[in-house]
Amino acid sequence: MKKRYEYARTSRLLTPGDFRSVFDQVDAKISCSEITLLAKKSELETNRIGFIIAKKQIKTAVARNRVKRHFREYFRKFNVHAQNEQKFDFVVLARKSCQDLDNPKLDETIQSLLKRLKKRIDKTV
RNA sequence: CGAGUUGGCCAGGCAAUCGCCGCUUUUAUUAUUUGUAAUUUAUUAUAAAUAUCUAAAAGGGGAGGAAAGUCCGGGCUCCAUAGGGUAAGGUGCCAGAUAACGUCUGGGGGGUGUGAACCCAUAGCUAGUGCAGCAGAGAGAAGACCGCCUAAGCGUGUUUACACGACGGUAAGGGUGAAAGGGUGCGGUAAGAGCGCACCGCGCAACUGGUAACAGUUUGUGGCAAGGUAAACCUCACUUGGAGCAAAAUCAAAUAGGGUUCCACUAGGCGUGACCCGCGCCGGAACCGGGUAGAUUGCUUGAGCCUUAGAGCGAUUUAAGGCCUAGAUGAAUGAUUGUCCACGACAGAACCCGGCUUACCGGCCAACUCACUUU
Repeated sequence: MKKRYEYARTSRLLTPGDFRSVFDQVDAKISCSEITLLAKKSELETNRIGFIIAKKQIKTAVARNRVKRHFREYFRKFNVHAQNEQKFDFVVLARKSCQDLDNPKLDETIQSLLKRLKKRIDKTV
């Protein structure tokens, strides 16, 4: 199982069309003061994730890169633990306060959001 | 050693594990071509070569001095373009460097600093037009508020004399102002005044030095001023076509309309009309062309970097040798742990260069200046 921690092209949302499909058919929308998470059930074999981090919200490119890279790292590990569960297309929208969090706190935030997502999905099923 | 000036360099290091994006090599897979063998004579097997995709392994590489702001200049691409003029914009001491510049270097002039050095949008207001608060009598061929001067003629005191006054003269003094139309001294005068003279300053011309800007213990000449502002219009000189890599090129599903060839063949459908004739509209296939989504190229070998030597005060340039140093595309260069110290600022490539400007924790090196101490 050497491929465990990969984060390849297939696990990203690539085209504007991919993003639009998530926005148009959201199955769950969960937000806190730092980020908003959109999720759509997917038939594919992997979770896919896309980021929308506006220049208006987070000013410098360095800060935007940091947030994006950290979430990507988190999902890389998350994919391993969620092998046999329902697959989703995710879109992460960052808010202004995102840049004030350090890396461990970003982890906590996204973790709590994913927990809430799971609860909500279970309810609807 | 302290304070400082200028120029250059660095931008946390090391190790382990996991991850991302190119590149190179190898292997596997797939396709095509060729050869050989077998037979079902167009299939199978096998070998070699080439190519692409995917997968794996190994090796090696992977943000900056500002990558930023997008303020200038250039390359590159497309569009426009006979030539000339006008408009509009830009630049503005001189010489040089450069692909080019609003950049850089050297020099002149002015200013700041004890100094090393630094700063200057530094052409023309003796072509024209305009602008200048308050104060002040007057602010641009100026001006009589106080002051100074004067009494020939005039007025008043009746008259000569004398006194006072109006007219008049005066820019030396006071006062106002950022600025009051050269300064000092002597002569001169009613008082004054470049009115005259000397010296200083200034303008013009000559001469000398310098490529030039410009300079001068030089000579002559002019009594000597219509001052400031041109990041005010303007004048003069030089200069500028437009848009940008989402440029542009190639491949190319779809869709609208088009062309050529072949097939079908006057049959059928629809409209007009009560109906017929008539008139109008409507075929199928292949190929070409077209170009949207998408993909690929453009995309990193370049006015490149390093070293040495030569030319030059220098910017820079010439020669030789060496090096290849990110190329992503919803967009890679990251995460965790350990460890060391100075405890890590500003900040992320997006076609590429040359600058400028702005942001910034600090560290190192060189040259120079000032002060102090010591010899």
